[in-house]
Amino acid sequence: MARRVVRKPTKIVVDLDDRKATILKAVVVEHIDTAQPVGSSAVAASADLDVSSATVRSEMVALEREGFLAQPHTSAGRIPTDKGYRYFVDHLQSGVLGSVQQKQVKDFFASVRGEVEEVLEQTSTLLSQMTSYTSVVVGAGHAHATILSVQLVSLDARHHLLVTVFSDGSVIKHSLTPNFEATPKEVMEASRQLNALLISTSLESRVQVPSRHDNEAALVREAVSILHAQQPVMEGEQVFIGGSSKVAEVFDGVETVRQVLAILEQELLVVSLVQDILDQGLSVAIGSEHGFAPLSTCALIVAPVTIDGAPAGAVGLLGPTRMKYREAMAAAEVVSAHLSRHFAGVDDRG
Amino acid sequence: MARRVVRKPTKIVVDLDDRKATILKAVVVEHIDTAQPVGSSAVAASADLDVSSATVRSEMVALEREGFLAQPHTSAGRIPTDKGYRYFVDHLQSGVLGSVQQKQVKDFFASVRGEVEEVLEQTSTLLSQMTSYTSVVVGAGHAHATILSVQLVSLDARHHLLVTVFSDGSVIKHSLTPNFEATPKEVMEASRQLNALLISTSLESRVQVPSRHDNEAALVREAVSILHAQQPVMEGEQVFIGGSSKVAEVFDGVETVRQVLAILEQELLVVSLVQDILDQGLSVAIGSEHGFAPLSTCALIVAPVTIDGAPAGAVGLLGPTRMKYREAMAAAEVVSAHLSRHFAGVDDRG
DNA sequence: ATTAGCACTCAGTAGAATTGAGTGCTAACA
DNA sequence: TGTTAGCACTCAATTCTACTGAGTGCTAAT
Repeated sequence: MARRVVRKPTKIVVDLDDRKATILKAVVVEHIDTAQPVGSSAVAASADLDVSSATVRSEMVALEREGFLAQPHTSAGRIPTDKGYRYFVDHLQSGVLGSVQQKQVKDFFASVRGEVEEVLEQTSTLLSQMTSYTSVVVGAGHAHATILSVQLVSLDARHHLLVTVFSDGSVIKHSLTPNFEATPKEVMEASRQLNALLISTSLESRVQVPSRHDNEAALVREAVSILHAQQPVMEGEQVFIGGSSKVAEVFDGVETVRQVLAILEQELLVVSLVQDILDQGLSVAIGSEHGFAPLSTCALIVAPVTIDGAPAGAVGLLGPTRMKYREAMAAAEVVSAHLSRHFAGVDDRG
Repeated sequence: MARRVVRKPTKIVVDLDDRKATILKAVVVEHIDTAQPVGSSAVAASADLDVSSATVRSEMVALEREGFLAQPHTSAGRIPTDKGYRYFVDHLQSGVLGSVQQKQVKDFFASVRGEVEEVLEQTSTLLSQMTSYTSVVVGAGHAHATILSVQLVSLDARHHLLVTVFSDGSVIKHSLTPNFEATPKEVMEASRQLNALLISTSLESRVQVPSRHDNEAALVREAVSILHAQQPVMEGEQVFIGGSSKVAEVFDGVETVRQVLAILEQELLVVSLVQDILDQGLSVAIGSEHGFAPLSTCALIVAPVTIDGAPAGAVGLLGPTRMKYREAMAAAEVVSAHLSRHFAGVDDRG
């Protein structure tokens, strides 16, 4: 899966006068809450606006003309368009998590233990439970990590395992099945040579492989080529998706649910989507903004995870365009911050 | 997650006279096909039965009294009960896969490469695509496998990785974060001792740990305890679920979809469910047969995977009780057989 | 510029009537 | 005795109609 084209952020500076903005926000808030079209009188009733519904109506006509609102049919209220949501999100004062959730996150990170993968997986479950949306946690690949150790272990004369340990704490294995039989001694020797050759290199750097014709050299060559072969696939990017059942909760229409689930199944696609949004410098992609048609009824919130300033992955939340942006964004940010700190903390704890 | 209680197979020998059996089967087949209640005249029209609809009706009354059929309401046709499906499945002559699918499986296993995990994952996708049902592939844990190699790798003075290679080709890692600083030399020495201590043992066997008070001994003790600690969690059982989006295709009602998805999220639950069914010696659990209420509208087909006769996991298919049993069972069996052969083949290929 | 007032639109709802697939029962029949 | 044609009955689903009411757009008055 190739990384998708990076589009420049198409930040259109929109500005609405105060009253229009208030009305738009009221419509968005109400519609997020009720999932129904919002009428002018409901907006007029919205306290901080001292005008009649008629005035609201004429403003709404303008907002519709400008593309912020839409009408499902003539005699219905208005619903926000993607552009409407965008305005809303851009003008959202960043929310604060409820104290219960604050505590939930705190407790989680105070007690979570285990390998990185487990932490990420559980984080994904946490995020999903906190928000009632489907969560995505992406762990960065280890292309840049250096190799700490390479070991060749024999299963039998023709089947060996290449176990590589990286400086970021990840371990990957590869099967090595040469078309000749190797003695334990040859395997050990190859293992030794691989260590000498690869330690402190990264998967990106090329190394000089021995050109001799003996078995050790053959093993070494095969091992090195396997290791280097995996890079372009951006292997090692780990994805953890939590709460896919939430999809059935927050989207309506079985067909929509099916489509979204089908996309979540293609994990590489999800990763590139998240990356794409991050690359654009956005924290939310609404509706068609990510240019991916099947998800045009979705919004995707992302927050980067960094370790000591370096990008190390991301957390995301997937919901309908009428999702609770403030709460969800706050949750994503808090969790990604905790996650960043957690991993930084692992390295200099004690 | 504790393994669930093993219930004895409650095989009730049911026998129906020929005509009742034919009628029952006709109802099942038709209902699986149409998802609608089946009426007496539809059954009567079913070629291999030369009776009028009135006769069919009176037989249906009997079948309903005996619990094989049910009526959604007075003036509707009949639908099969779980018991009805059970009879149908028990009297199903084992189906053969269509030649297209035959080829699909063959091609897949001829070309599939890579690590066990990848093969299992892809198999799960294959099964799901072949059948349009959600698939479950369970890889057995490595509690019984013996240790081929143990290696302790330092990230820094206080953070080490314990990398263990098992005879079944699996590799697991554990973080080791002792509360003292260890020199590279001590780590290497501990690694050496661990090897001497653990090679050829399994996770089940206890070993004598050194009781000295130096750093190596402490590292060794911690490593051994971590390794042995993981067993009761039946860690290492891998689950791969493929085609969860199919849930939204084959079940009707968003709520049902949500429930099923929520269950699929709890992978350990799924594993124990599959194991439970296998332990009962069944190949299909229909409706409430598995005793798990939230899945009472589902049927779960399972087929064991064995390597050289020893159980090594299972494949499963989850669908509604009105699923296409013959095709799905055939697919599960063929795939599990291929999978068994594939892994056996890996060990003595060439 | 704002708003009260009003005619108009149209999805949604409720009720009534109708349809029709399907049943159970019974009486006649082989 | 088992089978079947016939018939009255049931009831979900469909169709139709009328109505409701939330909401709009427009206009004339403030």
